[in-house]
Amino acid sequence: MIDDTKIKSFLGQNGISPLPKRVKIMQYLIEKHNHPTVDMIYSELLHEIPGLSKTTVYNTLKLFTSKRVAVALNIEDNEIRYDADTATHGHFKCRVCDGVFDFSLDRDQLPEIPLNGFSVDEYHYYLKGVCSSCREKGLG
Amino acid sequence: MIDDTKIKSFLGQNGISPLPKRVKIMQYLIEKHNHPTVDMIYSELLHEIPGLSKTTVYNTLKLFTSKRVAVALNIEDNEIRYDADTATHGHFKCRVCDGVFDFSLDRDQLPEIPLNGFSVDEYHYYLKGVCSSCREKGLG
DNA sequence: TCAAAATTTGTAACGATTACAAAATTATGT
DNA sequence: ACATAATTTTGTAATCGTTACAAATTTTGA
Ligand SMILES: [Mn+2]
Ligand SMILES: [Mn+2]
Ligand SMILES: [Zn+2]
Ligand SMILES: [Zn+2]
Repeated sequence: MIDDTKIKSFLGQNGISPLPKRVKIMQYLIEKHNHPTVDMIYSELLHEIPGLSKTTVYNTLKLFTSKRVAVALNIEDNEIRYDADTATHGHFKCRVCDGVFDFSLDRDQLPEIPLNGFSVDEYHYYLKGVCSSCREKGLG
Repeated sequence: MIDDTKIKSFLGQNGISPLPKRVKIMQYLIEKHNHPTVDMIYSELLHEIPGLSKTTVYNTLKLFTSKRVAVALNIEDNEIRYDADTATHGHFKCRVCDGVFDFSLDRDQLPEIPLNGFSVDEYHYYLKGVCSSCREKGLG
């Protein structure tokens, strides 16, 4: 369980007024760090925040990504997943259980772009396959 | 301009009956290699193939990706782009002109996943930023 | 040539996201 | 604390890309 106060000041420092629902959503992203979709956030927080609107979740995530306190992952075509870890790291999506796993990765492990004059502000590296747990079960 | 016959035999070799519209769509992907969306393919080929249905473009691309003669790119959340180059290579998406650029990349330049027991079957590496041409124009 | 199989088409359905205006909440100045 | 202005949230409708589906067309191959 993370301290509310930490999240509030973190949001404030990033130009986001730390309204209660925003704090809860950021807290959810940080604590679960499960790369949730909007629907996952909405349906799970609905218990904790009765009357929460899905539009608010959309608005908040749009705000978070524009302020760079969260990153949108486009691994699959039919869903956007969100991550409060904005440092460069790799992702693995299991095509059996649909889980998204993090793995550590330094920026300098990734190849530089061999094109002159291009400025890069986002690096995305993700893999698809079958995770160890699903393989042990004989799936995939 | 690529020879029809080459494309027909290529499709045939990959278990795809080389029907005229499929040949045209594959030819479009190969010749333009512009990572088009379904809409781009549809609206541009409509001139050449009157009466073409967008559903056919969807069906054909689904077939192509399932037979692994094309790859779907999920760089942006609201559009799928298609690539007839199925070899491992990197992509750069310019957030000013929306262009998608290729860059070469060997599989062994990409970091291995530091997780035990995971089996990987797809590698995706893409960057976002501003391309040289847009930077020269002072944009971004 | 002819019937069976596969493909294409057009339309409707679907699901995720966005637009928008009214209601509620929060911030500001007194 | 109060009034007021600004911001945020809500609920619904609209939008957009994609998929489902059945009828029409084309292809296959005996
Ligand atoms: Mn992550
Ligand atoms: Mn490419
Ligand atoms: Zn798994
Ligand atoms: Zn550009």
